[in-house]
Amino acid sequence: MERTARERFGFSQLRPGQGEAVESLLAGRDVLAVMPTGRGKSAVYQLAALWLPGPTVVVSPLIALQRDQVQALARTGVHDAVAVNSSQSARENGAAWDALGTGDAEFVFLAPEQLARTDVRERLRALRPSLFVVDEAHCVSSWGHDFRPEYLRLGDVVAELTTHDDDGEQHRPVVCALTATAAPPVRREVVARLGMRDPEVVVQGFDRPNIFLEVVRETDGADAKRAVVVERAATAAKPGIVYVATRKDAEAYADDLSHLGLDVEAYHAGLSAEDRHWVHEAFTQGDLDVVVATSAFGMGIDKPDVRFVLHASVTDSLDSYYQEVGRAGRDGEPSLATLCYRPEDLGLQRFHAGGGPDEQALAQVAGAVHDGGGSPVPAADVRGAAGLTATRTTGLLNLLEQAGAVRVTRDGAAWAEEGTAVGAAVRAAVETAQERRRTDRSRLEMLRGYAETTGCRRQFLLAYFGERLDAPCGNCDTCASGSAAAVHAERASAASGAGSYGVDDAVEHAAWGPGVVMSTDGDRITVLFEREGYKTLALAAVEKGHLLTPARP
DNA sequence: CGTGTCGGCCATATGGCCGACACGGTGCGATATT
Repeated sequence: MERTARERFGFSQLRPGQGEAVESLLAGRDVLAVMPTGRGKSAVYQLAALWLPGPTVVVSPLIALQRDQVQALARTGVHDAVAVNSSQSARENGAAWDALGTGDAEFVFLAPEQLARTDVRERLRALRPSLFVVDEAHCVSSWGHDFRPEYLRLGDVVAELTTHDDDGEQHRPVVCALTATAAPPVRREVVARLGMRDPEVVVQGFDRPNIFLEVVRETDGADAKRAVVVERAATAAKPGIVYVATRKDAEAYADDLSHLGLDVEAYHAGLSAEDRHWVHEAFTQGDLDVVVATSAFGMGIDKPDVRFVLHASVTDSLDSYYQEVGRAGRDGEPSLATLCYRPEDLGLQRFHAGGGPDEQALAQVAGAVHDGGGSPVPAADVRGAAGLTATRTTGLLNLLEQAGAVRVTRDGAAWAEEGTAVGAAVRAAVETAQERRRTDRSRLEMLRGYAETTGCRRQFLLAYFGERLDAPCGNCDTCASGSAAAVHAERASAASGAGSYGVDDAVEHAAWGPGVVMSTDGDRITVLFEREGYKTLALAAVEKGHLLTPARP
C-alpha cells in the first residue's frame, strides 16, 4: 500500500490513520475518518478504490468541488473520474455514464440531490459500486435537517445499491464518510444517518497549536465593534479571511478595508457565479489581502498560508466556528483566530435556528400523505397537494418520518403509519422540530461558553471535540493574560468527583432524559442530552442532588 | 432576536425620539426568459 501511494500518487508516506482506514475498507468494514483537510482524506478512498473491484461513488456537496476533484484525479493519471450534475449537458452526463459502464472511469462524483433521482440510482445499482464515499460528511448533520434534506436519504441510497447474487450472496458497497471537523455527537449522527455498520472511526488530532486563539469582547455597541473589526483586519498579517454574518456586512467591511488601501473583496452567495469564482481564484493565487465573506466561503479553499481568520460575529456553533478557523495556518506557521464577540450577535443565529415549526405546512403534508390511505403517495403528489416547493416538502417529510408518523420509500413516496391520525402526526413532528431547536440553541450556548470562558480557550475547544488537553495551551489570550492559569489552579484544587463520570458515559436526568457525557473539567461536567442539547453542570450539585444516573449506552 | 430605516410626532422651526416594520445563511435542480 505504501509503495503504491508513493509510486502512483506521489505521496511521500502514508499519514497516521490513513493506512488503518484503507485496510478497514478493503476488509469490507465501513470507515468514518475525521482528518484535517488536505490530501489525507481523499487519499483514503483513492487508495482503497485501487483494490476494490467495482466503481466508487463519491457524494460531494458542491459542483465546483466535484470539478476540482475530477481534475485532481485526472492529474494523478491513475484513474479516470467523472461527475454527473445539472451544470453539465445531457450529452456530458451520458458520456460519464458510458465511461463508468465500460470501466474507463472508476469514480463518479454526485451531489445528494442526484441520488434522489430514481434513474440515477438505477444506473448506479447496475454498476454494482464497491465503495460509497460521503465527502464533507458533517453536511449530513448540519444541512440534512432543513437546508438540503436529501442528505438524510443517503442511508437509504446505500441500502438500494445493495444487490444480491444468484446464489444469494449480498453485495453492499463499503461506506466511507470523511470530514475535517466533527464533534462526537455529529459523528454519531453521521454514522446513524448513513446506516454505517460497526464503523472503524479514525480521528486525527483536532489541535492546531500554531493558531493563536483569542476573543475580543465588545461592550460598547455595534459601531464600536465595527471599528475594532476593521482595525484588526487592517493591522493583522496578511492574507486573511474576515467572516461576517450577513451579505450586507460582507460588502460594508470590504468597502471600509478597500478605502484603507487593502486588496479586498467580498464573497457571499448573492454574487454571480463568475464573481465568486474570480474571488476564489484571486485569493488562492495570493492576489488579495483579505476576503470578507459569509459562511458561503469555505469548502474547497486549501490555501496553506492564510495568516488570520477574524470573525466579526459569532457562528451558529463551535463546529462551524472551528471549521472556519481551521482555514488558517495550514502551513504550520503562526496564525491568528480572533472572535469579535457581542452577545447581541447571538440573536441572528437564534433567528436562523428557526422559530416554531410551521404547523400549517406540516398539516398539509401530513394530510396529503394520509389521503393515500396507507399506500405510498409519490413525493410530487404530496408537493402538489400541499402547494410547497420540493425542498420544503422533502424537509417536512423528513421531519414527519423522524417523528415516526410517516414512512418514506427510497423514491420519496410516503405513506402514513397505520393508525396515526393527521393531528397526532403533526404533533409528533412539532415535538421533533422543537427538540431540534433546543439542541441548536444549546450548540449556540456552547459557543457562548467558549467566548466567555476565562479558562484556556484551547482546552475548552478541544474538550468540545472530545479531546483532552491536560494543561493550558500557552497560545491563546487567556493563557497570555494569566486567567487560564488561575482557572486551572482553581479547578485542580476543587474537590474533583469527576472520577465517577467518564467521557461518552450514558447518563439519565430526571427531567432532561437520556444524555451522554461530553467532557469533564475539574469541577464541572458537560452532558449532551438527546432532547435538550448541551448542559454544563457543577459536579458538586450533580453529586449532592444525585442528578444523573447511569443509563444503558 | 437585534438592528436599521422610515414616517410621524413633538416641541419649536430642525433635530430628536418613538413605534412599526422589514430583514437576516448555506446549494442543489428545475423552470422561465433572453
